Amino acid sequence: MATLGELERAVMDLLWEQNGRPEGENALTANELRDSLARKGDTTRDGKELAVTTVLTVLSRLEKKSLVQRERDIRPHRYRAVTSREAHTVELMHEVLGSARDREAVLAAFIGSVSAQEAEALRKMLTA
Amino acid sequence: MATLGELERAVMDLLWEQNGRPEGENALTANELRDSLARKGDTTRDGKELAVTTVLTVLSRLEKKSLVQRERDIRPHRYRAVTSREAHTVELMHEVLGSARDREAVLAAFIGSVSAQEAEALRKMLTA
DNA sequence: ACGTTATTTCTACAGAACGTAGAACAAGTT
DNA sequence: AACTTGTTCTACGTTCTGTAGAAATAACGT
Repeated sequence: MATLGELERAVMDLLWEQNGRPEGENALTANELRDSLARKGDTTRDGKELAVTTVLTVLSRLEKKSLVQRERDIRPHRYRAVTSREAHTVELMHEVLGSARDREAVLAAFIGSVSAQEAEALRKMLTA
Repeated sequence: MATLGELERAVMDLLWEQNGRPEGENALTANELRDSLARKGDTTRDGKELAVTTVLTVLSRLEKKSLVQRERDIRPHRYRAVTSREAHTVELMHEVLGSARDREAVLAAFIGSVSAQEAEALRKMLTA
């Protein structure tokens, strides 16, 4: 499965945060990412400054996984997430669901396992 | 994430197939598993006979992951899946969902991405 | 055009997870 | 006790991820 590593995940989170920002502002450079990672260190990562090359390596891997797209024409390359966080999550859910024999059985069990509020929200979405 | 390897997955599939079978028949031995794996080789795995120790290693690892439970008191130990395939799939879906910021947004996107039939099935489940 | 600086690509290595299985050990059989 | 069958230990190769130095490349200033 396309399960991300810790750092890969942290990078994607930062890129996803840029989603919705206007064209040209929704892409970050490796340096910007490294700085953000260091700053956000308190929660997600330890406050350690990573080498830029580390971030670049991760970005290359994410690009290979088609999760990230980069602008190669400008010099400090800029990276952006290819899909939204939600789209990605949905994709993963489908991947999981795809490994089931009886999809409807899984969906039924899933429905039974979400909170009442979420079930209600789902009901509204489906009956709308 | 608790994503399984190829062989681990194949073993779990065989154990899950035993689900629903009466008590005492729903558990397999390492040898039985190895034979089944060799037989089912055409599709899932290559027809290669694995060493029993290989199967045992995998079973130990699955046990450590709490996916498999074994009867140690009888001599050829017997292994059974702890949960159903569906339950496990649902667990994974929740794991995925848990990594989202806006759960409802993901659920909405998810709903929009399933087939019409499945959406209908879901609607019935929720309005029942 | 040339040296300096910023950026990217290559190469590398360590640690974890997984597939794979031999060697050693344990338990039951004759 | 010797033999047979099953289990545990140990180990190695591969792949994935975190991490980064060395080398190549492009841009900048003079």
